[in-house]
Amino acid sequence: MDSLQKTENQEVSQEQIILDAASKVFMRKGYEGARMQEIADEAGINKALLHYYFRSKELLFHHIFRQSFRSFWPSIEPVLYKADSDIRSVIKAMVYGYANLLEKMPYLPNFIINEINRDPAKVAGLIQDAGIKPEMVVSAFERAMNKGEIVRMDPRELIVNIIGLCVFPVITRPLLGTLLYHEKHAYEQFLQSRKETACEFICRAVCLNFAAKSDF
Amino acid sequence: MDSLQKTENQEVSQEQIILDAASKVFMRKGYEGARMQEIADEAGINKALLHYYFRSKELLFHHIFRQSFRSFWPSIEPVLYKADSDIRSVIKAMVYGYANLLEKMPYLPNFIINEINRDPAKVAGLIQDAGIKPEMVVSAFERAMNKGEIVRMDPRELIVNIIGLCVFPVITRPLLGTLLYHEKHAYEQFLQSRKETACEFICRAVCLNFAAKSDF
DNA sequence: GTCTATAAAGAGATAGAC
DNA sequence: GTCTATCTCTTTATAGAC
Repeated sequence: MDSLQKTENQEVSQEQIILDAASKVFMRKGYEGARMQEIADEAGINKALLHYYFRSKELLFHHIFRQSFRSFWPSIEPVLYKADSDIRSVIKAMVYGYANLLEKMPYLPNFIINEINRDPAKVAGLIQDAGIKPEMVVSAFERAMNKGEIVRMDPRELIVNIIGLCVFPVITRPLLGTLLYHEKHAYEQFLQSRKETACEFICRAVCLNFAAKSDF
Repeated sequence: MDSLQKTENQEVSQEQIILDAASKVFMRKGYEGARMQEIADEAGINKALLHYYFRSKELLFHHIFRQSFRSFWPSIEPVLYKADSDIRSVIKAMVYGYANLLEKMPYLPNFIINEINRDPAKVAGLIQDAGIKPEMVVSAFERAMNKGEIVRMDPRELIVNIIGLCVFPVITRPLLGTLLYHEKHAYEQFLQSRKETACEFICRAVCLNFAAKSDF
């Protein structure tokens, strides 16, 4: 009773503070690289408390990973499902959606890729658990691609291409930043302007290059 | 003296066997996830021998990582440097070059990305050490892009896009295979046909869509 | 609920026989 | 060069006081 009140009076629960700290550390270091001590430090509490709340590193990690996994699949912007959306709007929504997500969580893609590599078998369960319905996104693309004179291609491949073009420059930032742009700032600038240029690149690739460019 | 002869008589040196085993394990599990015991098992030898040959896990890892790092930057197909290569040939060489590399070493990109995330500061040293000259590739692209009526874009961005389109579907295979293609085989087939479709996608994006398609 | 102290297991590294 | 046995340190996890 007393403990319940205590929890309610806090702005954020101790549990949430731990989850935030764990998320930060796991995302950055991965499961193997993360240390319970570092998570405790980040949360400003004692190591033993982590076990009190989440029993084991494995369980704490699962909490983080499941909730991270949900955010990676496009949280299905309304525009995707408007029946009359054209492919240009759909592409734009997708690119900007990912760009915004990645600004907030740049380590998310790598985090997910690594964990799925560590245990590929659990992918199916994760998808089900997260309530992800890929068919809806695919069919939204299919519908939009059937309007206008668009090049014929598998909508799934277009989706892979879009996500890849958004994600790749972010996860390779330290490498390509130095390799091609020589300094951090130039690459950050590139990532900024890229929202537009990626849209243009993709639209041209689906043969929309001669449509109005003004709305970019 | 005796030991030297012994080494020469072997088809592959013990050192090379260890390097191969270590490469396999490190690529798959990363530095943190790899275990010296697993490397020893993979090499069919004892754990202590690893230390005899390479002193520490850290040093062994560095050997592997440096040599891996070299192979990631396009090993600069001759076609890139032929003065009269058109952009279509350059794109094709790049895409097929990476496709072949990734067939042999599918875990390479993730391996490199992870390690560079673990210690971004060392990128510059690695590039220098590997003797990578990005300017040569960039200028090869620039030259090729100045022929024909190509859309104006930063050659570096085109390079990022090409590599991303090649790499992303491979490193997300377990995820996207299940999510979009529902079975392993369908995704493998997609990756096969993708060599061509990726070329087409990119060429269209640089406005080569109306040029002859027959040579694909 | 939160802490300190400590147990238990894991993993890298070394010693020393052969 | 190669092995077995062992040391040492790190890290997860628990016990128990408050």
